[in-house]
Amino acid sequence: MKVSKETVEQNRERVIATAARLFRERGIDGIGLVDLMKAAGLTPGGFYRQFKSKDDLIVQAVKRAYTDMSEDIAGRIAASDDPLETLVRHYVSDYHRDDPGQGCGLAAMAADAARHDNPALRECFGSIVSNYIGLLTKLVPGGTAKAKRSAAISALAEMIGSVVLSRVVPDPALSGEIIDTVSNDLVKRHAKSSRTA
Amino acid sequence: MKVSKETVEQNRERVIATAARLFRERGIDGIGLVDLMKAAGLTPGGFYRQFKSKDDLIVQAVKRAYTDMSEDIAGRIAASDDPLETLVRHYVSDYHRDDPGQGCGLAAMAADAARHDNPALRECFGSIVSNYIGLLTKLVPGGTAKAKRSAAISALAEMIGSVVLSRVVPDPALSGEIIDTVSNDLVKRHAKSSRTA
DNA sequence: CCATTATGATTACGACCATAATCATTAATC
DNA sequence: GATTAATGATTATGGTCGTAATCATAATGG
Repeated sequence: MKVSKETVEQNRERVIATAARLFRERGIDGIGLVDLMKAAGLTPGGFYRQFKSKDDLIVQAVKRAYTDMSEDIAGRIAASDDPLETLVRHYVSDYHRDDPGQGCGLAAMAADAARHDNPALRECFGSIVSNYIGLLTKLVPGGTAKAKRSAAISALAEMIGSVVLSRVVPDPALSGEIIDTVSNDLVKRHAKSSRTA
Repeated sequence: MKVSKETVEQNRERVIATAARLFRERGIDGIGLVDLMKAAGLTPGGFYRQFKSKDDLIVQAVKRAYTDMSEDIAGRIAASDDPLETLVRHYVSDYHRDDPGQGCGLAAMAADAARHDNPALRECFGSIVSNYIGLLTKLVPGGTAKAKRSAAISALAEMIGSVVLSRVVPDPALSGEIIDTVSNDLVKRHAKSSRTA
């Protein structure tokens, strides 16, 4: 059943994209290779021809999830006159809460990944965290470089924590309150011109 | 192999305590009933005599994890003259980061639980989040009740996010920076007498 | 145009999963 | 002290897991 080179590449892309979505939706260990390949429109047959192991795919899927999210954010930021508010409102939102499969890999998979001892995977998450901190450091207003980095780290933690919390809380009112409170709090605290609300 | 009533209760307690630890360490789906019972010093035989299902045990273990953590915190707070700082320094710490098995169930299991459709489990996490918010609302200084609740929600999100992030980052320097930055930031922002650092 | 080679479908493996029935043992009860 | 009832050890079941070998197919390289 040999297929053309471009088909091979398309299949490979589709498997990675599918994995990036399903790992975020169901957890890294929440989806098996058989179902994953099936969701990508293939049988599990050729998996180990394309990937060294499931751990190998996990790393590539995590990277893909990040680059997709990253490009989306970059686009929104470029088109905005208040990049930080744009980022916060996009990240800490009910849309993001309700669609983990297209959302941030940190909120969706960090707790899972922390339990994996795969060094490549952990290293990958390390870079992602660094990149997020770097992005936020650039967007956070005023102060010394050190103060900006601190504010960025705190903001990132608060953003991720709010999404994780909002996803586990079943009461829509409380879940929504968490989203609204944190997004408003972050926007206010880092307001463009440091007016005090 | 019938045993005395007190032995039964001891066994049951041990299973729940073991589950509360292992679910936090390995994830809710990261430990099977056979290994779990073995870790509790039993065989899987009598499991379904004591628990309706694994989901049933999960709920009880999550509750146990919370009450244990909650009592520990209550004790520390009662013995402190700055309860909020005590709580923050205890929660956002390298000890907590490195010992998820005895730590906060939200940081360890919320992402897992959000993917389970077990209503009892979700409801359980809902109450836990509410309780944490209630506790923090009492500890946060000054302002209106509404402002205090908002500050509490933001603080909880930041605390949980920081622990999740610090656990997944493999570089000890960055992981420690996250812990230090967030704990200092929270303590400063909610300083007892609202001095501006 | 033929030989080579890469692709993915099929099938299989051993391990583990949650769940459950069977059964020897012994505490509780009368 | 004999009967009853409950506990947990053993064993089984159907399913899924990651991994891998086998093999028909067809695109590629000469």
